[in-house]
Amino acid sequence: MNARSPAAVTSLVADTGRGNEAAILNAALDAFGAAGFHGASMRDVAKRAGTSLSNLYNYVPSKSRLLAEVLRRANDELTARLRAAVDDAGDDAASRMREAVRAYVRFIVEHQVAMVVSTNEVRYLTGADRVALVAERDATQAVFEQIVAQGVADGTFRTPYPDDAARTVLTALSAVSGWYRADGRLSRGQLAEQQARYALALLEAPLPH
Amino acid sequence: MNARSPAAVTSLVADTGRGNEAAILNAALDAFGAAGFHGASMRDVAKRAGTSLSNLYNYVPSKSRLLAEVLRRANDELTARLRAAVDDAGDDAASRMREAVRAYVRFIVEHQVAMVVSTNEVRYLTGADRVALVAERDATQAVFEQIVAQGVADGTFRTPYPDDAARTVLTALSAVSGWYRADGRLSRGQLAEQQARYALALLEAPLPH
DNA sequence: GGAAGATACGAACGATCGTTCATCAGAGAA
DNA sequence: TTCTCTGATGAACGATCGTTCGTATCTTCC
Repeated sequence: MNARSPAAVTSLVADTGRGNEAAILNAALDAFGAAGFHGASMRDVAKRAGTSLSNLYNYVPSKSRLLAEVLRRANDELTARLRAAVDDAGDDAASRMREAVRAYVRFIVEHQVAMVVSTNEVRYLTGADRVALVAERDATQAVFEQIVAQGVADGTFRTPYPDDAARTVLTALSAVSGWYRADGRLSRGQLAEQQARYALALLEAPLPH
Repeated sequence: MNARSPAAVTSLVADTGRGNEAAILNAALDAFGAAGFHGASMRDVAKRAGTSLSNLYNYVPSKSRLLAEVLRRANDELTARLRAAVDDAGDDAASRMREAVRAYVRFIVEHQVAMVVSTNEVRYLTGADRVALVAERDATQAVFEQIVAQGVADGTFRTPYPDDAARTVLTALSAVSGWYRADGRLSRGQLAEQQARYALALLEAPLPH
């Protein structure tokens, strides 16, 4: 398997040991990704999951809770990968940022639909589900914010606008899920390198020429 | 009016001289922006426009054509502003990029909802409407691509990844519509300066310290 | 064997959807 | 005045929506 072979694109939700639960959650991701939250019907989800409409309600109390559940799982997986990548990186801000970006790109490549849904359908969450996911998302963003803060403190990042830099890097990264294609011009590794360079450049870190 | 006063937020569609046409198109923008294309109903649009449901169909043949029409008008306005800004700028790539970013930010500030709808609902266009808008959007992107190409050619922009740079700058810019608030920390001018600096830094242009 | 719980299904509910229709008021040309 | 065109309306159509219900089939444990 060389750098251009497709990554192992697995389903976001592995078997949960409970009937059709994993199939239903993964089907919901696909359906919401293909048609959007309001554009996809519970009947669509059931069809993709290979089960009946009414059976969905043995696992999820409502359509909006179904969205909340898949978004929570996607963000959990992303955050776990980011933390692991940052922990495994060196101590300096630049290499931490580089590894965080690489982990983010890997997640997009392997779970593109999950990232598309996360990016586009969060706005349809309401009430407690929205509050909970916004909090989780803030925690994800905090990973990047801490790296930026570290780099700014030690002089590695010289951007005069550090306050919004982490968010800007994150939005550019999440947007990759909107245009990435497995057969695109860049390999996965090249894509990760590109995005890391964009991020470090935006932060005004020293870069090799 | 100082830099922190709210910009003149006018409706995207001025009076067209045809009955309730402008009110309907602007109402559609608001409705799609608030609930998304599939989440907003034609009854919502009619209510916002202050007219009856059936009257919408005297102006637009279908809901999807209504979306196409407002997206087209939004993109037309944005492209016109970008071209004018670039034409008024100096001849060097850096100042052209700076002015293009400033014009983009101004458009977001004055027509935030239009930008939100443009960013989030394009995917629901189908058939010829989709083809037409993608072509218009490519033309908009080409404005930035030409600036990047010029800067790379004359050595102003030293990014090793120029091919995707314009798109990355554009996605970061359009994402501003998702979080901009008129009462935010930065004034409009500061926001434009910030985004311009992010863009030039990402392109690895020389920056004042 | 039989009670209990988990998993599954088809049918149906009321609500809302996009769209169509018949009709009407008013303005302007003949 | 009469005809015509534009703009506007409420009622209704068939389709689809999210959700509920009654019931049937398994598995598990006593």
